[in-house]
Amino acid sequence: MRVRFAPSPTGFLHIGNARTAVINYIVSKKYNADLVLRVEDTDIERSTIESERSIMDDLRWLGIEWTEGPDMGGNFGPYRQSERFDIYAEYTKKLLSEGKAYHCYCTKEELEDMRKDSEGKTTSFEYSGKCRHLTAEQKAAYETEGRKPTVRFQVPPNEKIQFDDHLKGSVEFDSGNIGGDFIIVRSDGVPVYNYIVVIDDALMEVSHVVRGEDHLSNTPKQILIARALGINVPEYAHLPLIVGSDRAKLSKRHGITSVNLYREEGYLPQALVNYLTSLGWSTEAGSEIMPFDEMLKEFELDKLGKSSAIFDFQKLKWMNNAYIKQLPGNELAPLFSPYIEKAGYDINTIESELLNGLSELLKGNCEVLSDIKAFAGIFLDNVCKPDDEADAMLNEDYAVAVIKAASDIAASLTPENFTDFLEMLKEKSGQSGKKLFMPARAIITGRLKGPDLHRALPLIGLDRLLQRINFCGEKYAH
RNA sequence: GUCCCCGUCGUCUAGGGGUCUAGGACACCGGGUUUUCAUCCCGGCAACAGGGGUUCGAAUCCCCUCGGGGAUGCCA
Repeated sequence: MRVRFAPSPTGFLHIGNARTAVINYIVSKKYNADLVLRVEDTDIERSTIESERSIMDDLRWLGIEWTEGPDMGGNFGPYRQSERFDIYAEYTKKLLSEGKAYHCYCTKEELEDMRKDSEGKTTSFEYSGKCRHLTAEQKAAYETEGRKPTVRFQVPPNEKIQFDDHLKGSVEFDSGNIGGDFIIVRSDGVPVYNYIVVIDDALMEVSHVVRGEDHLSNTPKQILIARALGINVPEYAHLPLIVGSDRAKLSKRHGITSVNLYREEGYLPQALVNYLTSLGWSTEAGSEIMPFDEMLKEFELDKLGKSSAIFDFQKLKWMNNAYIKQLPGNELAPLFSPYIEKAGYDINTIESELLNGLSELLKGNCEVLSDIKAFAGIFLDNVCKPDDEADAMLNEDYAVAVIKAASDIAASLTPENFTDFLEMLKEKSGQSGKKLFMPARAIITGRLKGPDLHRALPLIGLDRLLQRINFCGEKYAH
């Protein structure tokens, strides 16, 4: 069994493609299949080597490993379509000589006109087959005009195209309504996706094509080409699309869609993979958080759902937080570090004990790693200036007693007893519960939300604690 | 328009003729634990798109309607 993932390097790895890649990877692991990475870079204007690199980078970040690809070679290379033009040319020659394809001299403008309906609106159309039977003279005339022909595949009439999709079941098309003869080689000589995908999958001996549902309508064209060429037709599994909240294909207006942005925001790859896999699939037990190994055990290609799924950012966040919480502080520390740096702290000056400790304490408050930016100051700043919420609260009557009490206690605080600060504060202020803790939280951390105060105190240290008490004592003295 | 795919709580899903007064998770709303926000625990809200069949019995099988999506490119 051999599967493939075939991105086109025209931008960052999209979340929908990432899902396709993940499923292919799972399939390859589950069924011990080869995973071919093929770069579909025939859109010369939009393809870039930078995109190719960043896509591979994102795939690796997700933990996806392929067994053949442009970066590592393999027995079925080359793995960039732009390096396989000679191969395609052979097949085109064959199709042309057998009368299964023909040169078409219609220009883009002419085709555009044909596409316009009686009301002048641009609609879809079926190519008339105008250039199917040009004489040598007609061709020569076009050539002297300077026209460069495209190559069209001649669609055989009245042919049933049926295949058993692993997800959709039996799907049937009629060659009469797939849009007529379609272009397989552009006028500049570059072949087109629908054409070469068939050749590559056959030559690379791909046994199972697992791809997005948006390709389902292309499949009959591809099968027709395979038949004409006498090459192998793979098995298919068309994955339902991931869509936005309006059920349209996921795009930028729905939120962030490129994987690198998820990485930057601090999503864990395991969480993203878990979430992506859970769209359209679940186990009998209904487990949500599933380690990859367990996912592999339970996974079955044919058991994936058939309907498209809305990408739920909220649930992804919840899941990401669950993954963050699973990690101990010392493993989290290096993950949090880049974000702490971004918040303006020099990571090298922070003792590892403090770093590990704050990571452990703060993990419950972070849905994404970058959330640490809002909390790191609790442990790293000398003074935590109360934010608006905290400020408003500290102006409440009940807060005054706590601020006062804190100032009174300050002088008696020692390195030995300062971790009992909250108990002392309770006694001195005569307050408890919310009315004790919320002002205390505001004084100590400058905000109303955050880690457990008892556990935070030892990490904050006596020195910082005193500075914060003094700051609030002065600020709210009135 | 045409062809193709899809249709269970707001969302992701379980279910594949009787065990379904339809289960779980996210979100939301209550309550509890925590001398504190959060966490955590408990509870609640909430769905078989509609209509016809088939059957003793339909969320489940069939048909139609409606709804959504995809394709219809010298993009992939």
